[in-house]
Amino acid sequence: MPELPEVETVARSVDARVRGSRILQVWFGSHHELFKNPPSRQATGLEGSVILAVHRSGKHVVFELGPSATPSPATPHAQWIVHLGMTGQLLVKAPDAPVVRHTHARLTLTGGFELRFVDPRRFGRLEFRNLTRAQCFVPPGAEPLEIAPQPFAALFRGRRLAIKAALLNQSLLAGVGNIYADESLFRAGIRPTRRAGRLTHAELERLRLALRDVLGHAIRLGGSSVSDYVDANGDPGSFQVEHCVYQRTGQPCRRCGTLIRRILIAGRGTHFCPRCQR
DNA sequence: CATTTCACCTGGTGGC
DNA sequence: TGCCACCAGGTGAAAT
Repeated sequence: MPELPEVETVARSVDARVRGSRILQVWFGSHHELFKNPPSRQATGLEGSVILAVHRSGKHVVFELGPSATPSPATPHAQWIVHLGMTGQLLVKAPDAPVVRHTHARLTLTGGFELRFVDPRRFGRLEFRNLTRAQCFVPPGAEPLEIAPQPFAALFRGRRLAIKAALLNQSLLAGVGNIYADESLFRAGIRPTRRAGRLTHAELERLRLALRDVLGHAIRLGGSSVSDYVDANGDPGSFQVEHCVYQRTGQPCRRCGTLIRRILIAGRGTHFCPRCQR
């Protein structure tokens, strides 16, 4: 489900519902592979904390936690970091709402709400970080909405792998996944098989701007709901109706009518227009 | 080191 | 209806 626009939408919708709430009680399921540190320790850290804010970093949802909401130098003392994997959902529900299959976490909050983490495939990850003597969470890759032309070009210099594979590498750019790699390469007119280090300055700048435009447009439409992605309120996004190539194999290109092709790059389905993308 | 492949999971779809 | 192959928004370990 979740690439940058979907994670941004989830973080914003969770923030709007839970900011300022205190976590009263935490329940975790028994699938321990979801937990980057022990669930008992995470629960101990979460219980009693106040959610100061919720935001996105790369593909991670970051909860900023504090001991209380009111004191103005509200410096966070801990973070709870949620990665949604392929099928993860963060939902805000009434405590008596039916608990669906594959619910792995329930956080009881003040104000009569519950935050739930649901993830059928269990590729998601939950991590608690105490910040009293430590480092806050920063993903290794650059933010594609903020990076300037020179550092963007430098990411790909000398690399022999396909540009599509490079875009999926989270330690280069954080937040781009399969949908938005394909859509951005289409808008930039670049074939996904091109070697990253072989792109011209002009092509790299087209790609940087295409990423910015596509991701920004997708955020405004609440992300792409291909199968089961929804925000904290259970609402789907609508950017999927704007897709030009992703999962449009065999359908006519919206720009030139040529049939969209699907190939494999780095083991991922890759969609492109053989005429518009050189 | 850079790059590729594969395993990790459940569930939906389409062919037979 | 059932069975099977294949596909899916991601990542990190192992292999090359």
